[in-house]
Amino acid sequence: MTKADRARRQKVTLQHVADAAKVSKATASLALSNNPRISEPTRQRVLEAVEALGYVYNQRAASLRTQRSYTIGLLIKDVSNPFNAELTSGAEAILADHDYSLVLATTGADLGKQSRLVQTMLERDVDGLILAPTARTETQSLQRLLEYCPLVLLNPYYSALAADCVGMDDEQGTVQAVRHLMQLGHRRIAFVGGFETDLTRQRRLQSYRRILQRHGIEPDPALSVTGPVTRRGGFDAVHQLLTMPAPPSAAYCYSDVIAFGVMLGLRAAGLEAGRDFAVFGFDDVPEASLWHPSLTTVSTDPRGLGRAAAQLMLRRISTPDAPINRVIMPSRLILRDSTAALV
Amino acid sequence: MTKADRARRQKVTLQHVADAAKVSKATASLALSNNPRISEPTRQRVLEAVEALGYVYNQRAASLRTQRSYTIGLLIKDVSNPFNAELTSGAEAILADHDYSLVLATTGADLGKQSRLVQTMLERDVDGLILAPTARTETQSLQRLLEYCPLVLLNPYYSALAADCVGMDDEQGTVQAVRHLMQLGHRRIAFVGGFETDLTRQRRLQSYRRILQRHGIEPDPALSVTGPVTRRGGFDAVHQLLTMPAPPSAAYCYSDVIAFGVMLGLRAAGLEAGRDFAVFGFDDVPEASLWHPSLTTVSTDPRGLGRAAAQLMLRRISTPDAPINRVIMPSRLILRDSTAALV
DNA sequence: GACTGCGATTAAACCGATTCACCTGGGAGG
DNA sequence: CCTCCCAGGTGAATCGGTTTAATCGCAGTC
Repeated sequence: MTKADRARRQKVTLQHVADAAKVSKATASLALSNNPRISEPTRQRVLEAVEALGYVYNQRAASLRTQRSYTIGLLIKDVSNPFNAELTSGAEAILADHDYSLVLATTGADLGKQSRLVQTMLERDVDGLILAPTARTETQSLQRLLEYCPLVLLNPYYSALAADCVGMDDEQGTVQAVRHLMQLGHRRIAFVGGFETDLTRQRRLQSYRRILQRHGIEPDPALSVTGPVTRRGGFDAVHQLLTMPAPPSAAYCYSDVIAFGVMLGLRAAGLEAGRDFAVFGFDDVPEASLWHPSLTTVSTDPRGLGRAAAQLMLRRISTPDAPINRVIMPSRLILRDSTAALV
Repeated sequence: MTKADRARRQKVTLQHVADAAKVSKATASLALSNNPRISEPTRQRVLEAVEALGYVYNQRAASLRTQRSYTIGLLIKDVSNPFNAELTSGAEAILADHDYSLVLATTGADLGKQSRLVQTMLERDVDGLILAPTARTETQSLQRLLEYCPLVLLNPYYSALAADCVGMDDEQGTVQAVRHLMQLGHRRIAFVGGFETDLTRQRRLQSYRRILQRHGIEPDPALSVTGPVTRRGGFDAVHQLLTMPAPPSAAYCYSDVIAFGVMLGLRAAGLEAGRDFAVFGFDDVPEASLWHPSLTTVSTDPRGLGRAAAQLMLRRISTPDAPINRVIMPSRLILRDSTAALV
């Protein structure tokens, strides 16, 4: 019987290894975990048997007993978005370094799908869940989840919850960005993109209003326009803004993707970002530097965010009773050509 | 004792549910799987107990018995690359539709890390593995892997292997691209980027040479330059090409990312892609249309590739003895501005 | 020679489900 | 009235490991 046949018909188990090494299953198990109670010659015999039979350890069976699956779930909206791809990459790297596997699932911003996937993750018995809650996720449902497994939120706005979280400093980034636009002389600054239900957007919008007021500018509600977080969303918003009686001269966008749409919309209207109009993005996705003109934006280090989330999770698992940790990553401005325009 | 306490101390198991519903564990199990042997009133009692106790099904324990984990591993080089992010997204969507979870791991093009991660995946007892083999992966090691679990390769060049695979039509794409450049009048066409060990690159390089020869042009070895698949790689290659005695007038690049670097390198040398030099990419990543000038490229539908891989895997699992399936996705040219230049 | 101490090994319980084979009570059929 | 059958349930084995408590063999002590 070849290895192939055996694999197909019947997996090699620890019992087979034990038999081959002429020891008990218990000894084989201890030998493989380098337990000092097992003598060196015996351990060698076991290792030889493993090699000879092509045994593969079954983590799943082990975890039934040890109650540890060495698996972390990551639930985000969508991996194909570069921000999330970077975040995923950062988290995966840290987890892999600590011998954890990453189970990835995407909600597509669908609340129902999110709760179904959370359920699946719990059934898969993940050791922890890193979650970017979709809009309208209730604090209460997260509270319940928290009772079932360690949780790290990719969103710092559920402050009522005793959960670890990581997020970026929306407030600081927004203040810096809007202030920069005002220093360039802009007075009518639009806030573009995202939907009202989005907590992150609410936070940024609030900061945007506050900093305008602090500089004696009363925010014009007509200048904050909502829309999907896509290029199309930005494109359409620009159209709406430019047909106003008193159009803005600058736009602070909810994300880089929207900013790209805004720049395309400007071009369609015969205007050029950085020359006729100032455009500010958020995220600093890799394309931001490649656009023409290159996009001024708030940098948020998504990879660092993913890494931080993974680290928080590992800490929570190793020290369940550690105090709650809320990590706010500083954001910084990346000044490029799209805001070259003075008024 | 609240649910929280119970979860923290001791998980609710099927046995608890059975006790609460005053039935046996066997009955509870059958009730939850909607087995018709169980009467409706009894099933209701079980469901109520589940609700009351906050029971979560343990897929891990179940899979020990059923020998099915409903988990598929995906092993790629790097998720943050937009091509792979799209691919991952496509695969995840299909798998989630069929109640499979995706375990993601990235090799970073490191052969040693790849084999360690493959081992981990086997230990996690995945039902199947979707693998993008890194350069220098030996047929033999894949052959061995094939004996342990269903495998779908994201690479069509291990034809000696009886494994399902998906890939894009490099040959067709290359022929079309190079032919297009020749039709524009280019005679000295460089082949830029990637390393010799990369099988995909070898294939494209071969096709590139053949199509040139078929049109009476002897390929100049000095015009095919290797380098990392990064912008930097393209940037440096251009420098090398332009300082040749007889520089090329066009470049067919191994990937879009390299093409971006080439365009940056041209600009640094005072040349503009599409005006002074023709640049052809491969992949059609989202940024390709955003560059200035926009990038002519070979489109390969990475999301479709991921979907196809997932579908192949599901088929293989449901029908282990089905004939081997090799899916080659057609590629098509996306003509944009970077090849506007005539000679 | 009996007893103690100790290092090496092992039997058996356990984790949380699934599933097979068997059991039971009551209605149909003869 | 006795069988037989069947719907509805259940006991116990099982999956592949880990872990605890017990056992074994042997050298050293008195």
